Amino acid sequence: MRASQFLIATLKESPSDAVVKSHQLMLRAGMIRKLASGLYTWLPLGLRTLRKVEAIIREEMDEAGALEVLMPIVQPSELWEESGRWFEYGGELMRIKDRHNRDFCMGPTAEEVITDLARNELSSYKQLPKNFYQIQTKFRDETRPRFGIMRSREFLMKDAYSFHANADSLNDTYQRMHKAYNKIFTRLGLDFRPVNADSGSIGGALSHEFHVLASSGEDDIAFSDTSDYAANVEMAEAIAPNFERPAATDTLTCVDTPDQNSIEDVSQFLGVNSNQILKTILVEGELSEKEQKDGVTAPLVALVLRGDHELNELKAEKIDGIAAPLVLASEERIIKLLGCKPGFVGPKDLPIDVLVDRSAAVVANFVCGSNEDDKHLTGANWQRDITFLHVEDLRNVVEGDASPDGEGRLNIKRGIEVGHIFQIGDKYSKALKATVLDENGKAKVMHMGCYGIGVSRVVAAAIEQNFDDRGIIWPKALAPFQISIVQIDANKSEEVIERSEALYQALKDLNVEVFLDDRDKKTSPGVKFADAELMGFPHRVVMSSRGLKNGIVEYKGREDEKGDAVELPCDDILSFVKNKLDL
RNA sequence: CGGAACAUAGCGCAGCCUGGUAGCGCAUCUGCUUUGGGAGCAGAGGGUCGGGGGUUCGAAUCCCUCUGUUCCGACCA
Repeated sequence: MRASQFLIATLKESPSDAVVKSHQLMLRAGMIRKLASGLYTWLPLGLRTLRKVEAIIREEMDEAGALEVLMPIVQPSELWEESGRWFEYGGELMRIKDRHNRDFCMGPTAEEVITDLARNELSSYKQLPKNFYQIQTKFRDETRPRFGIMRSREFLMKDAYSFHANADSLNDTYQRMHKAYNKIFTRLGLDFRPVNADSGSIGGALSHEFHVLASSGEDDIAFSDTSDYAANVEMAEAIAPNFERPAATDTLTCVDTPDQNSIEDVSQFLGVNSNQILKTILVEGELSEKEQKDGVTAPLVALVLRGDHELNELKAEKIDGIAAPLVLASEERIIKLLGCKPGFVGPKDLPIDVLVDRSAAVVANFVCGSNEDDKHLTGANWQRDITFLHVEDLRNVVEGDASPDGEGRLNIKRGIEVGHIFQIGDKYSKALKATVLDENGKAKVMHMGCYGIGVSRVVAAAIEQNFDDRGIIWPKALAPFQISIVQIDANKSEEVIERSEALYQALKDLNVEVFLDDRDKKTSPGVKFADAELMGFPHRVVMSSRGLKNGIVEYKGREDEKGDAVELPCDDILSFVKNKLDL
């Protein structure tokens, strides 16, 4: 490609509404332009990268035995009513009407359509398993689109759906997809983790999210430093400490702590580390449907955690006897029950159920609330001073916790979800009556698996992991062009033109994606260098009259430092570059 | 959906408080000069100051309203 014929849409300054690096750089490099909130046009440069992601995904899906299809973006409401999601899905489902006033939606996903296809086309167990995929635009009317292409309303997604005669077959394909995803993200050059996304409880359908590690991610991922365990922070189990509670040595004392009603306050006021302070959080208990109808007031339940730990609401909700969704007790109820403000609640002699976090249960000689305003207890000890019955996992894991699989310690990093695979079982096939005949000629509902990759999001995620102050540094697999040839002094040196054109042609003949910066003399060398670096081409060759006079051309890799360019005899450049490109 | 902010040339911004000629940098166009890190000089074009309404002799500026955009949170995965 010649720069003179391409659309170079680079920006010196980044638009003020872009806050994350990938968004800024995609705008600055001229990859995308915003049309409206959450809607973007892909410019020629950006589209080249998007197509590369697609191509890699397509190759690996084909390799893994999946069959490509292409389903409509616009889907009839009938199918969604059949699955029940026309009513369940909520505002994210963009509903539209045609000229006959019939209801349709812009597909946010395609379970309904593919299941409809499967029930019509598949009739025998002998045809199974089958795995269909498509790479198609999806539309989700996000409440808050943000970060450019990272969370947009219209986006490109690879979605695959597999159909099976039994759970074993589903499991096989699931494992196969898991492997294919690992291969895809490895080929894309990304630092990623497959994250266990199942509930951990019995009966939870198997599911993994694939996260690219990047500080701008929206999810916290906990992963072991020695094993391949990884989970969402909310999902990761905080295992019980492997030591016994130290002996009680201090005397239980009630001390004045006027107005010290947060852990931080108390910690400073008493000079005690927050991990020696226990906090007590009161939440509402669970009611049966009948009790709710009868207007019964829910009992309160006390949750006790170490001061430096955070309550995990998901874990709390799952415990029998605790309301889901979690409801914190109001200040009035606490005052009514205990006669003190929330900041001074403690576990001693509570008239309600007390659940103690695993880590809090092994603290000795701790500080806690006294259930009396402006007073705390110090030197408190379990069983000697305060009894409890239940120990539960109530907290979020923190960096350095033991990995739940027993190997290594947990690291916590932000992740961008780029892929998600899950076994959905018969939810859609049952609702849509997608059956095949089994060996006995009996209709059986098919089992289903579902596998997604955010294709456009992958592009943004790749940039989040690969940039410097000069711009994007593309992994080779994603670079829109592999190499740029920069002409300098072309207007006064025939040799610059001849040499650069010759190299350009030679590389093109080798099917190398080469970018020749042949912009005229109004474009200064600095501009050409800056653009090539911003757009992130992995390799750069500079041809100038100055260098050619001495028979020299210059090569520099995008990852190299500014001063690291190497000078080469100009006759050697082709073989040098071929070597760099692994040709 | 709750909270907050912003909207002035293609992009980045000033002007608004204290009402009175719409400005700066980059980009664009023309001419000359220049060519190894976002060139110089000279000139030019480009704005119903987001829309509507109000106050006023007079509104980018003050008030009301609508729309759009962004940020934080909730939701989603």
